[in-house]
Amino acid sequence: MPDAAVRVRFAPSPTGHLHVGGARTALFNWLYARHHGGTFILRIEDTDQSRSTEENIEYIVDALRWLGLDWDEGPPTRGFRQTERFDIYREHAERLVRTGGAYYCDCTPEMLEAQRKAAEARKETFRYSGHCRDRGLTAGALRLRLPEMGATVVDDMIHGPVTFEHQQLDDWILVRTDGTPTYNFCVVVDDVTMRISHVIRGNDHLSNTPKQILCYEALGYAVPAFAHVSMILGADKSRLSKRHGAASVQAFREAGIVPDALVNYLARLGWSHGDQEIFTRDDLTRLFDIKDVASSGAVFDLTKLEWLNQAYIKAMDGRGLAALAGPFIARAGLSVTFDEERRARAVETLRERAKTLVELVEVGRFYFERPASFDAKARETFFTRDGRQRLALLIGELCTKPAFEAGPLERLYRDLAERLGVKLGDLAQLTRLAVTGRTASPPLFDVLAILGRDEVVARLRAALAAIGEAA
RNA sequence: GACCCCGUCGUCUAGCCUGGCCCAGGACGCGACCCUUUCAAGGUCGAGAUCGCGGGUUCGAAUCCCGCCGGGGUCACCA
Repeated sequence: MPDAAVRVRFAPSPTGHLHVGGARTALFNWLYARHHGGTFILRIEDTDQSRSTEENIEYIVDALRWLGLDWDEGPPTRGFRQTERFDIYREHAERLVRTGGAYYCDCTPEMLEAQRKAAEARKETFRYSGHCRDRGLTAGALRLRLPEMGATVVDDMIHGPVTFEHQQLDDWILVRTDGTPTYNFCVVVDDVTMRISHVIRGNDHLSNTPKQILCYEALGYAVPAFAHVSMILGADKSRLSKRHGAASVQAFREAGIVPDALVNYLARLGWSHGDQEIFTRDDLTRLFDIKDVASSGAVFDLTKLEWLNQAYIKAMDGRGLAALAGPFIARAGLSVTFDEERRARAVETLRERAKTLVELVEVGRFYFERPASFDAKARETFFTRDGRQRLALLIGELCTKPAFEAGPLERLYRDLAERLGVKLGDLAQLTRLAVTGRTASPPLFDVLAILGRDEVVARLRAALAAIGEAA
């Protein structure tokens, strides 16, 4: 049921790359918007100009695009970066001064710090005393005047009603003495002016929410609905951070995770739908409901992500997968001489053997270059005098046998094994070692067919020469 | 410290609202076996949670009530 009134936003601050926690918050917002036929907005919270960089904005935008989370409003359109909105904040601040919802305070940071220390010494929580509340000042820092009594209830879509006593809160600063607005004030003004209907964000903002709600009310605006999503945790159950290893979307991208797998994993982290594990984007937008998101934190499990990633890789068609693998092949310093069709076939033999695209290239390395060496242990068992004879025999057979396709090749090998009175494995492993340099590879006859007669024979000759050297 | 959130297999979770079908189901991972020219993939089976702890309420509690404990988050003229 489309609900055009649904307007949600993802509001990262560009002080670093996009983290998986942020990516999940973005995803939940996006899913909520798409499920309801609403609007998804991207807003850049760059009020902290010392820590925000253009480069980080690029990274975040890039990561969101890669994940396929498209926004309906936001950059590059102007007006979606906080640094472009100072006039709007000033306007709202002035309005609060006029209505008496806020007042100026000239307490110096030194004074406040002293009070904070004193409170700490008395083992109390520091709260601003309200010293300047009724002094009628016309300059200084601007503070929001909170009601002293009563409580504010955050009616959270995930947690249910959460009550905060006003006595726990204090008159917080909206605008600093130097005239710059604070983060919490910007957020309220932005959400109000962008007509955000549902604020879906990280759990770490839950404690700030009552302060913000009081600001909405002072401004005379309707309060949006809130949903506070739990945090993603590291193995030690503390909030996931760089400390726990690379956790940026960019890092997973470079590790060869495909976007659909990451989206699927992130969605399932804290959300579920019966016993289903794999969800297409259509499934997700159709089934996702913010109310079904778990309220407890979730540990990030790379192993499960990799399992999902393999499931996606496995389900992909050869051409599509080859295209995705392209950059990873290049990055490994390899080049492809195959035509597109053979490249697709090669990748198809690899796809159930790799958890990531990086692994896919590693496992299929032999397709792109001749083995630089042969597995030392296997060499001892296969590159023997018998091995030399068998290789010579195989070269002869492979040169004359007309059809170089998997079926006929297998028949050739089985016949030859029978003739020699050896097991198929003896011949197959010998060939595998000679052609790939390893003891493990995709099905041998597929590999031979894809490589082609000339290449296979050349590699067998090279192996024969290697045995010669050893003997 | 104060306030707030959270607490079911190692991990992600189902079940909790509307007590009994749950001596707790699925998935990842782990073990075994099957398949097999290797490695995977796939299939079958298995180990693994006294539902954070302690009290209640009830014929009956993972599910309702109370207390505690543990973990996390927030408390800036940071975002």
